[in-house]
Amino acid sequence: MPELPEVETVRRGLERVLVGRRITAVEVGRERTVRRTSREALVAGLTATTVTAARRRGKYLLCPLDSGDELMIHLRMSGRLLAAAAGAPRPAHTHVVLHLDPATDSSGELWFVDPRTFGEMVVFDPDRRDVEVPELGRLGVDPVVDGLDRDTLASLLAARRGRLKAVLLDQHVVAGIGNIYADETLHRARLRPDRRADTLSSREVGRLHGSLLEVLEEAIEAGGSTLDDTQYVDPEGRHGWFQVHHLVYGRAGQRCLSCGRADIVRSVEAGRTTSWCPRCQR
DNA sequence: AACTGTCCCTGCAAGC
DNA sequence: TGCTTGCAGGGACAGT
Repeated sequence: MPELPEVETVRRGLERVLVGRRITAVEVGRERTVRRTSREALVAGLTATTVTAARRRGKYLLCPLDSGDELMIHLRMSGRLLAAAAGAPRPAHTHVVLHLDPATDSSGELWFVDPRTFGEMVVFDPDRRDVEVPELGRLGVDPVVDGLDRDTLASLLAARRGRLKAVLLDQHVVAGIGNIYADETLHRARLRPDRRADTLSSREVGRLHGSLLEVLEEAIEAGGSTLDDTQYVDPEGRHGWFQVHHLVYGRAGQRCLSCGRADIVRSVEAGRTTSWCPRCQR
């Protein structure tokens, strides 16, 4: 599940394999991937343009083009971007293929592969962003791109009456956190996922702030988390290894690695499976 | 504001 | 063994 650290790793990969390259042709297999506009709009918007940068905001990848338009890519659950040699055999569920120039030995194509088809690609005019990709304007603070200081986090939490995990997952508050990093952050901060956000002491806010930045930083450093089922890899095919540092995610029923004296429990918060230690987290 | 449920889709695992 | 069913998950959205 690509979350902020995985998307950031993909962004860095795109700087190596896509930025500065000219898109000579575009193939769209599945129309669903370009559902926000159309196959024709993506092909017309990308063909004969050069990608000038690779940016990220939350889980959104944003690539400005020399045409003045911008390419937005969201990987959602199972999307992957893979650099490949021109003409290489494509894996199942390859929905979009960008042909790049100059073609290199290792990459003449960039594939968008997405088994569950929740991901999407769209080319939009930045001047019409609020109409064409309105959710970008509603995204909350990105802890890495914008920075997030402790006082800002404190006021965001104070304004919320919902439960802590739901607040962390809300992309309008803090952008980029998904299920894995919400659970790992809350564990490190020793806070229950169902704590009301506006009841944290300033010491607890400090722990949450430190844990959040630490988890994201370490996960980016590790190239993200590659789980058994999703097989997330970066554009150059490398998997992440932050999963070996997971303390609670996916460990329900197993002994807590922090206290060694309680088992990780599973609950549901904000409609998402949640794993946490009832002894460490309060 | 905040909660729940629904939808989209596929792969995998569990149950029959 | 082979089928069916259930579940997971990001995020928008509708309904309460």
